[in-house]
Amino acid sequence: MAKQGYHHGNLRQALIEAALKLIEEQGPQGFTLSDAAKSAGVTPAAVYRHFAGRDDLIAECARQGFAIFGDLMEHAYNDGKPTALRAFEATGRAYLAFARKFPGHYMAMFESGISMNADPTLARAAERAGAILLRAAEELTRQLPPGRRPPAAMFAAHISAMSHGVVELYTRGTPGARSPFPPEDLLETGIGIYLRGLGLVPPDS
Amino acid sequence: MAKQGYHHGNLRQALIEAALKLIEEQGPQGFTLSDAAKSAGVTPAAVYRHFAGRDDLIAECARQGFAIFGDLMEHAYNDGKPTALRAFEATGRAYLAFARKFPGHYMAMFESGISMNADPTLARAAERAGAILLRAAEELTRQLPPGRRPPAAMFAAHISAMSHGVVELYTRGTPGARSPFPPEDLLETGIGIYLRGLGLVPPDS
DNA sequence: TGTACATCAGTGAACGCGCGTTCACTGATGTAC
DNA sequence: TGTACATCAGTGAACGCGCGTTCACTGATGTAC
Repeated sequence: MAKQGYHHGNLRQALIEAALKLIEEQGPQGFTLSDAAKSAGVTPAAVYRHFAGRDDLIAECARQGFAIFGDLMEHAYNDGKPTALRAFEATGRAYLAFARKFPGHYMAMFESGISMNADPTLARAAERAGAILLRAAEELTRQLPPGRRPPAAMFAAHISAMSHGVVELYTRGTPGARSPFPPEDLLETGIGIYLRGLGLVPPDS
Repeated sequence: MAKQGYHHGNLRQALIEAALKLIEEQGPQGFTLSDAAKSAGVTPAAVYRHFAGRDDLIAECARQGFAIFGDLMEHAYNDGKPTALRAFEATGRAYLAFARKFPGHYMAMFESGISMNADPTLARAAERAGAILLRAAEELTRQLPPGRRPPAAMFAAHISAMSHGVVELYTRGTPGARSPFPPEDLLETGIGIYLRGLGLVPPDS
């Protein structure tokens, strides 16, 4: 796909992919503009033809990550079909699937310390992904009697927190206790118990 | 407390405190040995009288963090008094309280990318803190009929994930959506719903 | 109490390194005639 | 089809910087006599 010779052909995307790989391997802070250039077979200066600098390259990784993330979430939600509950559960699984399949993107998005406010397009991409989960939560809480219906934003925040926590603590080798359970099971059961607590799932299932 | 003049008096602890402050302000990766030395009013070379190097300084921050964390958790758990449930809830609150009160420590522990395996004392400190939560989970699951009793390790992992997720996503200003709920409320309600899902809390409360 | 000396915490200069970024340039490409 | 030229993606050398780390040193402290 990349042309040989003096002109690269699609250096911009090649740099992004190189950056993602490096971020995945060494973390978003260990990532180096010079290394990314080298990986793409190019001089560090060439990067500046396509990006404003190091931060811009990371931001673009995050931006693409949020786009993919949003797509996956949307696809998993599938407009609430077949049922609000099933769609919601699929969304939760999509969260973890994304983190596992696109670790570089995930790290660029959540661990690079990038400032959302600095880049409106980045903020918008992040918002979109969040909105899907929020909508899934809203649909689902409709099934509850108004009296015991939690705010959808809080519901969504709980699920985000649990999902993110599972990714950070049990998906990588890094921190202390690697649990004896696969992260997928951990998240599935965790969300299941939580939904039961809300009365959205029968007590015995 | 620190002596004036050529000899510092307690440079070791002063360096740790300077490092913690810098980590809190700039993240564990932005942290610089030279800056920590400067903060403590000392030449970078002086650090090497007390630490093997930069990584060792961070590791010590994490080690002290796990010690404090363990103490707080143990104190909150209070041997399961007055009830297993109350003690468990207090432990969850202690998690978040620690993260808020000791952000530098928390970051050194969970975000510095330090390798637990490299330092056995660090691994032991981390294990101790984890063991307290595990014990709290074990005590509490005893109240459930054996048939619907989840493995305590899984229970503990769920709580860890939710707690860590709340800290990472809603305690700092960094990532996209800052929720409209205080992190303390978020965690309290989240754990509450989860416990209800397990049947450990009555459905109406 | 006073002096000599061992200890060792901190100095200051220096190092090699790799980073992000800049700049004038050069070579490949594609278009106009 | 062939030539002249504009465009611009990538080069390569250089920069200033701040980092972690080293080393021979020096000055303060406390102890032995």
